[in-house]
Amino acid sequence: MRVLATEEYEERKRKLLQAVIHHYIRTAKPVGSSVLADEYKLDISSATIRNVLAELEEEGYLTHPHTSAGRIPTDRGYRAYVDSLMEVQRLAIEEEVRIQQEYQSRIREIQDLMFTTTRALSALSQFTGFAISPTLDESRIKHVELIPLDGGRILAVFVAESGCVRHQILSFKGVPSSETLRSIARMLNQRLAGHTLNEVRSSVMDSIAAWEQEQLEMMGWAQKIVRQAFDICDEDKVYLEGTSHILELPDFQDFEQIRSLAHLLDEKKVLGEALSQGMQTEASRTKKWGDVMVRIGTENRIPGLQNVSLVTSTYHIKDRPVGVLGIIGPRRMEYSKMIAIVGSVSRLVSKVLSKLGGEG
Amino acid sequence: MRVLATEEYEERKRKLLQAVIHHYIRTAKPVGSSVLADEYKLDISSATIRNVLAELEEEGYLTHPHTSAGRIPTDRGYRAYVDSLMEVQRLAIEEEVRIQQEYQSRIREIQDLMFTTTRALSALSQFTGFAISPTLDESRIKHVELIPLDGGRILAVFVAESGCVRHQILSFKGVPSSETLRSIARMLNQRLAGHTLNEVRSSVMDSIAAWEQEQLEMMGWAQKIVRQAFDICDEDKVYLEGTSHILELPDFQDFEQIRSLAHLLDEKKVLGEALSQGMQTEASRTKKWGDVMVRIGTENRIPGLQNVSLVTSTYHIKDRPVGVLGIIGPRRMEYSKMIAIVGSVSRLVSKVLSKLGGEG
DNA sequence: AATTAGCACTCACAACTACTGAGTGCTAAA
DNA sequence: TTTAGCACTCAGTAGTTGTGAGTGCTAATT
Repeated sequence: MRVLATEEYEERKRKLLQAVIHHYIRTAKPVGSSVLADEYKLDISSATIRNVLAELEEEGYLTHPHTSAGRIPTDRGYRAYVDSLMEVQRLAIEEEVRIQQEYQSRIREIQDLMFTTTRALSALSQFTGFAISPTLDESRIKHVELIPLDGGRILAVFVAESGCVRHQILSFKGVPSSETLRSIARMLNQRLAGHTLNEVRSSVMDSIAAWEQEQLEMMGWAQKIVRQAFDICDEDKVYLEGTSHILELPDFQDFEQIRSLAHLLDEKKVLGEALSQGMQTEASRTKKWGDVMVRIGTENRIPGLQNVSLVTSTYHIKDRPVGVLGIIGPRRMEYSKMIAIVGSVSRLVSKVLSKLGGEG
Repeated sequence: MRVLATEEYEERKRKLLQAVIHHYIRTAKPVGSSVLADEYKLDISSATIRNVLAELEEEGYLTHPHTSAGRIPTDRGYRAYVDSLMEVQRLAIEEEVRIQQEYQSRIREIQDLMFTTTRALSALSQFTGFAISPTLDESRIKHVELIPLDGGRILAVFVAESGCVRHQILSFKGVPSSETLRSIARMLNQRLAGHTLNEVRSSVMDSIAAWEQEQLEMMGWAQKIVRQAFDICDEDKVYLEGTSHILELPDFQDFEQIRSLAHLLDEKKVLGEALSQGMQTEASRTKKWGDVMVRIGTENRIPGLQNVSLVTSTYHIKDRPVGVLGIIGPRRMEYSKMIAIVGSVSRLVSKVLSKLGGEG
């Protein structure tokens, strides 16, 4: 029994844990003591290594799949690795350029951006990339346009200050004259511009009635229109790309694991909720790598995600956090690289989004 | 050796093929002669059945996985079954109602409709549902709206006669005055209304220059706007739902099969092309079940689809075919039920779409 | 001529056994 | 404190055998 833990000893232990994880990430096979002695020149024998490994296992950083197998990291091991053992990787310039290139193509719509982004994430990571489209609830309205269609329908177009556009068809029994409609539009522009969708939903709507009532009829319409147009909270749409990548991995040989994961990825709604959890709690996390956050295996509450790791990042429109993006991969991943990729993409998306909103 | 093929004999042979396929669809296990003798009261011995089965195998309708196994259908067998052996099933009323219910929720946008549709297809079939969004290229323009944004950008909104709306942000160096913009919009509405997007792209654009030139500046802008707005052919977007269902099936135990299929489903672009093939060739197919078309296993050219069957249908906007929807499932499926489901959904989608376009 | 009983034959699949080797934990020596 | 040495464990592989479902063929039967 060791009694005195010298600094040197602890240092070596860290090195060893790092070596095990590093090796396992590369090979996907349990790491034995002899391999460590051979490949990482630590100048200690495999026997000594075994002692240290046993200790690391006691402390919960490693496990055995079975008695006569090498060690593999536990979630706690990965966590230690990610938090302090891992060298933070800066993305190679060529890779940075490659990302930029993905965004060369026309991006005029949010959908294009989201699509390009998930594709990029998937391509760069070789795992599954995801992105949740921006919540517009906190976006300020810049412009409202009402276009009369036939059949008692009106097309409402909202332009947010962030540059996002949303259109929606409203339908009524009967329809105001196109003159009235223009007046309503003018009025709505005056009153709603600068307010967020949320504000409109919660408070502004009630106060419409209180606006000085130039024309009663018009007010009735305005109320109806606003009510219909704003009652839909835009469900955060989940973009996914590269789902099949996970089938290629030596992890996930177990059919049951794949099934539960595939199930979850199919249920976009649940998935969206699980993934956007990161956005709220994000502030409480370390900001070590920009806005990037890592959740490993069982650190996820959702059962289907307990066999994977998430590397996520919140992206912004003009410093306001609006959405989450990232990758879903096996626990055994090159965290430093993935963190770099996700961080880089996230910054880029924020930049593009802020630009999309106009120079203003 | 039989020399004389009596009508009665051929009839029995058909019945037998039908029985084999029917049984295999239910159990997913090779069907032996004794099971057939027992469960389908044909009043002939297993030995006789064996003779007939051997004959059916020679003719290419059945195979063995191995010597001592029962028979399973070949693609040709399934084809015969689908074409003439199968009883066409009418959907139970309750099921019909269930489909209708799926569409009760607000459907105001094409995306909503597509989403609901793939979900319905997947839920009803318990396989993977897909839909390709309508091609708007042949839709006639009903209305054009130009909304000035800041930063040299213009938001263009198109409303098609079919009721589909598309918006797009255009960006220029410098921007016309909002007065000019209004004039341009008025003019475009006059000139473009009633033309299809394709027409605008191919011919109308060239002739803009020839329009009587009230204001040269305006014409320059009009041309720029139309050019930017119409050069994007809207890539047919593929909606997929229920991908994970295929993992539950006893078919697709083979990892390699799943991987190739998953890969294909990931490549939305390729998949879209593969699936929309049905639309062109559809006219050449039998109209036996409305517009529903069945492609079994190797009848598909795309390698990744050669282990599955497609049941597809073209849907319409006011009698104009605009898109394809359907299901992807194992070859071993209840074709009659699937045909009924896909047909029913397709008709419903056509109806909703035509209504979405307005009463006009 | 068509059907059927009988039988030899085939072959996937499952269960069992034995072997191998990577890797461990422990002990005793350095 | 480190290391050499050694007994032990156990997943994975390969070889063995048995079993049974189902076939194809032949000869007897209707």
